[in-house]
Amino acid sequence: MTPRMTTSSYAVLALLDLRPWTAYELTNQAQRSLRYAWPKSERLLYSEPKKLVELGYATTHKEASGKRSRNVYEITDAGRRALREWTGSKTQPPRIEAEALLRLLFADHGTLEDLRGALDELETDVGEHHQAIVELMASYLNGGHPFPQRTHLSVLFATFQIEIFKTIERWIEFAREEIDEWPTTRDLGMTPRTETLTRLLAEDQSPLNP
Amino acid sequence: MTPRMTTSSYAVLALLDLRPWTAYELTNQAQRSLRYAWPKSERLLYSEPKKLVELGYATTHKEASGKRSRNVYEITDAGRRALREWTGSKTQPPRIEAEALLRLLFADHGTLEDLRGALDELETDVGEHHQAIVELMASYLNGGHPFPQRTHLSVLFATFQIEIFKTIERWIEFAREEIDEWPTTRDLGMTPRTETLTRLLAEDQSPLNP
DNA sequence: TTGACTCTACTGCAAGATGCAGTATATAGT
DNA sequence: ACTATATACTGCATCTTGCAGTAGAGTCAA
Repeated sequence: MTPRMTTSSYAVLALLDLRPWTAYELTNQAQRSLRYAWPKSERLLYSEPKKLVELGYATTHKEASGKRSRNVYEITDAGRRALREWTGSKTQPPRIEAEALLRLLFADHGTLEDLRGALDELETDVGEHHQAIVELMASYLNGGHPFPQRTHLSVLFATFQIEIFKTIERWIEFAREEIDEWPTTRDLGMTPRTETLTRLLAEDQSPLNP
Repeated sequence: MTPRMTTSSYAVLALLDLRPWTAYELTNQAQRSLRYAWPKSERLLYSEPKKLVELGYATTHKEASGKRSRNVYEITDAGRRALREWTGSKTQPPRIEAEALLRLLFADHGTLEDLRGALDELETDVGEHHQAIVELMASYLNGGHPFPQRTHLSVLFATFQIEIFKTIERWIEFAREEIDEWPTTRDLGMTPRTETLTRLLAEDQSPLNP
């Protein structure tokens, strides 16, 4: 059977439309640019270009780099046509995975310290990404964008990331202040404070910095 | 070989610690409560409890519901011990998957209308979740929480969701206004407006409602 | 110059996770 | 009586990840 195109296949195909890459370069590029919209493993990024070749959406040729050879992948016209069709199709719903939040939901199995630890880890993880994107923007100002004509897209996307990271960081601060008032993680239930929060949320209001 | 415990296994185990469930009930409950922290497929939620039984972390017994039988899963003491250990362990970094954002990153392969379409779909998807959580909070006020003693946890988590949804919705509005100024999706590069944005982001400032 | 790292450049394999089709009974509404 | 929906699952193909393993090339230092 011929393989089918997944969203990940289109992501790689879109990268190939920018320029030819080796699979190794694709993994690096995907780390930098796709990571926050469509995070995929290194292993997959090595497999996808092969699939694209099988489907006729890319070609591959060996290049010598010293004594070693490396496989360079290039998009074909059929690949470009496939890309254009993808652009108009339905998107999959977004999806957020955060084990730290799962820990919050079940924090009553552990201590307040466990919960604070989970929040700390979330803060560290988000903080790293946050810093990375701020630095990336600084590099764009010095002409550091690898595809200058695409800067408007990268920057609009970066706006999304910064907003999300700031929101998570503000929420972490808020959550810390809330749990500082908790005597324990268990069986607090609908405290007056929680009722206030619930009322705000039920009216779709933000309890943060009011 | 005995199966190993994944984060998903612990998520199910944590649900089993609340009360005994059938796999069918678990899928429903996971839809309502885990969806935004640890979204997992129905199929997996049917498999995990079996694995827990194999590991000795749960027991199962058949119950008659009319003429049919259903498998009810219950946590064991070993299961509760495993849960406690999990609570103190390291968390996995968070992960956001959004095909609509991928479309934005590669919007220069399509039309402005394609891009607007992707933003519309993102808005619809987020809007549904947003509304659902607001309604859930309203139901909590009427004593609708299935485990009242855990309300403080659910509500703090809901705060996170609402903040994220609001942020995404605000960003969508912002993005729409930005692209309304674009004559096309392609080759705009570092326009004066994009440079202003980049500068703000490089200083870690929010370009939204300044 | 030998050894220790790190970077480049992959592949194989087991296991985790998803989507979908299929099976079947129970119950509620028309 | 018919139909739709909810309950209660299983099998299978495919997608995806993590990890171990292989190996050449460049760098720096003892």
